[in-house]
Amino acid sequence: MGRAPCCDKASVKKGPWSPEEDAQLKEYIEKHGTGGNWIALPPKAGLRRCGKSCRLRWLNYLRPNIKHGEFSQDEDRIICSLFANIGSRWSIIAAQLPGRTDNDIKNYWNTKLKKKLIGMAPFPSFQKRTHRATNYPSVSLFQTSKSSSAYSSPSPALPSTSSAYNCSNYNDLNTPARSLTGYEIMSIPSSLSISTSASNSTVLQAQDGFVKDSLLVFGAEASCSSSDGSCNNLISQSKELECHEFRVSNGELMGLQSSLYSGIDQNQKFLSNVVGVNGFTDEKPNGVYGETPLDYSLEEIKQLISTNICNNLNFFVDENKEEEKFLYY
DNA sequence: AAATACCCCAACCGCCATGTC
DNA sequence: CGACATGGCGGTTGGGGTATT
Repeated sequence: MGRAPCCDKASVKKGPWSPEEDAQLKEYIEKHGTGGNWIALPPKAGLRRCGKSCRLRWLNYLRPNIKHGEFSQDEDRIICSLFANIGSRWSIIAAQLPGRTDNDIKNYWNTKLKKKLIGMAPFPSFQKRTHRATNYPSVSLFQTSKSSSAYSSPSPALPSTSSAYNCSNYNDLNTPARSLTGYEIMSIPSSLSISTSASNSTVLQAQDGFVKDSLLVFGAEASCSSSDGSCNNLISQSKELECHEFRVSNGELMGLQSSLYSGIDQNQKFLSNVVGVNGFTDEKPNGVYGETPLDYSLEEIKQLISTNICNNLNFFVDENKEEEKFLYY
């Protein structure tokens, strides 16, 4: 026996909301508030709608300061950054984009942004593959999924690592090491250096002159969506941080895969915190990340990371599809 | 001009978390 | 402590609009 429905489905109206219904709901909530009980609201407001439907309509469309229309590059960047770190937690992502709703962001991601990213992906690892890629630096862009077959049953080609810090000597650039957290760790030979290009893209540069943009950049400007402008101070800190994302281990430069670090915005702080959770915190100056732009405390973020870090991404490759087996080669 | 394919997005569905009794 | 009600969320659907054939 299933759960009791939240309302009498036979007597409630479904489908698109009419302007009259919108006005009715808006007027009622503006006068009386929601009363903390959506189920009880429709009859009080004179609506033949399910309470959940009213809630959704209010949250996604009627409440004040809802922003519709084109997403900015900043917003794109924030969405991608957060998706890369916490996956499809649309409500959390929406909380970082004032005026945007989770539904909006979800739709935008599913219909446009994902395709946009696929189109601009610089590496085979970022795109769906139909063949085994060779001769690319292992800078595939996003986290891996612990639930994926490749992770749960590591290929013999993949070195087993117990942490981000003891994996070294992986000269095979096609073989990313992996931390237990689900981050991919990339091993970068000491012949390569890392710098930030004029366009804020992090660049791998080899002594022999080989230069490869390693990271995807969402917009070239270090712009800021902060309303109070406080993020301006973060620019230098963020650039400094980029250096902290790499460390030398056994003569090799080890880097935490940080495809989205090229973006410099409030969200950058979030990402920094995320990485800090994984062990880099001790190298960061105290207090730099004391303020999180999120409504979540650091502890809550840690919780989020620990519970979700392994459950996201591979968003271009369905876990059950054939292509995924190539993802880490 | 008609038929078909494709895209977008508002809305729904159902599961899970949380609060209350 | 368990049952129930409700809120919140992410996944999915379906209808309308647009593009293509």
